[in-house]
Amino acid sequence: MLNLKFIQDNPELVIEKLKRKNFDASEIVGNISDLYRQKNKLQGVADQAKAEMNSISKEIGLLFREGKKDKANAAKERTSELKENIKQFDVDFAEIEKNVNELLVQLPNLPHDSVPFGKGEKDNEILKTVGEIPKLLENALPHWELAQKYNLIDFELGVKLTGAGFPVYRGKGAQLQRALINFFLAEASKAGYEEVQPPLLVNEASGFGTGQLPDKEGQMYHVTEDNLYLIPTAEVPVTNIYRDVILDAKNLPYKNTAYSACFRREAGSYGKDVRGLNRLHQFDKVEIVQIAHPKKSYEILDEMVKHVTGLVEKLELPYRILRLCGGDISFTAALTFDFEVYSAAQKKWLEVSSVSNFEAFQANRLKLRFREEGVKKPILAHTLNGSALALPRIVAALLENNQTAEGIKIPKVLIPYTGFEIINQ
RNA sequence: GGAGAGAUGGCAGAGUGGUCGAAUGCGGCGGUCUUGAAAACCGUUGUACCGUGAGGUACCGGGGGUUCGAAUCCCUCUCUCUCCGCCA
Repeated sequence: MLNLKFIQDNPELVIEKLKRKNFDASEIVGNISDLYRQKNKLQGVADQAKAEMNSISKEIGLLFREGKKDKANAAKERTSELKENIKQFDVDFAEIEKNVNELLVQLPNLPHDSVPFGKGEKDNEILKTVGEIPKLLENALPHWELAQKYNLIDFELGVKLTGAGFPVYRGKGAQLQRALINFFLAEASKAGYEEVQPPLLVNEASGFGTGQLPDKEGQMYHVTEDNLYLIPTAEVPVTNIYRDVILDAKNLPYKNTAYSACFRREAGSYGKDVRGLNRLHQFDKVEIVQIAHPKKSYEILDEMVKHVTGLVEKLELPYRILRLCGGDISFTAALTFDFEVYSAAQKKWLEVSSVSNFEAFQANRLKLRFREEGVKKPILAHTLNGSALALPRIVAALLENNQTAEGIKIPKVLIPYTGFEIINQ
């Protein structure tokens, strides 16, 4: 959520910047401005009335103690009108505040100046493409057929147990999953991220804090009985660790990594793009999160991009890095880099990571601040996160790209984690 | 699922109708002392909003009520803890 005062002081700037996200903010900003003025005006008179009320009450207290009952009772009579007014002020004030908040949560984060203009996927800027596209054998198989051939993943069994999009990994398929998770966590730890194991269900406040609620509840599975949500990413619980806290500037940045299962309803998606591992309702992911000083957050974003780059390179996967355009970037992000790996049998680029700087947008919702030496008022921190990495599409690319006549070769870095070098019969 | 207890500042913990934004202790910060440190002593130490400022207002889990006045009384919701039951 954008800062109210900032909008009030820079309405034109907000409207201008949001054009890059193809968002016309003029009406909302105008309404916010009007409401804000009403709110301040009302607070002025309301506070004055309350101040008067407080002083009369104090006076009455004193009079009673002195035994001057008549005077006290006379004073009481003056309060009834004041009381009515205050009541009305409070009702009006709450109403205005509610309206302001409803408008505020509708405004997306301001995009960074480097975000390209654009409507959708095809307008994303390809920053670099690295690695050789492997030349596969004539009879190369897509990963869902490889998975079946080597008994790695059972999609039908998942349908039986749960439904489409909930595959069962088994044998070396399951071991490969575990190996990847361990590899990613080890790399994150090496890079200084503290590992956490968060809950997989979160409450409403957490969903609001990172921006999934109120608008995107359709994306999450909702346990209505207890009003809890299955996390769509570990970003939600991990970032919410820092909800309602004031950190010490000298401890910044805070770095956390977490492995978690992720759950996405992804309502309405179907067709050939969802074959195999390309799009699932439940998948595994290792996430990295940083809480940063505003002056350092873009430096840190680069650092996180480098970390993810290291992962795909170690896995020897051809990849490319995209700078998301205004039409494709999320509601909450200011700048996002996507990583895609090439899945050679499908002949497709698959998104495996999204690394974003949210600046103070989430922090404002989270009330996540830090205290700087010599500055009285706490300052909103910047939050960043990235997938490092999401498993299914990595698995898809690994299976497809590394298939040979002898079987599927495991990349060197993973062998210590899998305990095997090849997947064959 | 059953029974009971509780929710107060970074933490611990007082406070049962007015002078309480809130005692006290710990922690934090600043200082005195010291070659340095510890100890001791002194001072300081919440957040948000409004106001150029002086200052004002709100906040003792959330919401509502009683009252001139509520951390304190009443209602309600949520959460936490303890015991019992069940259970990885």
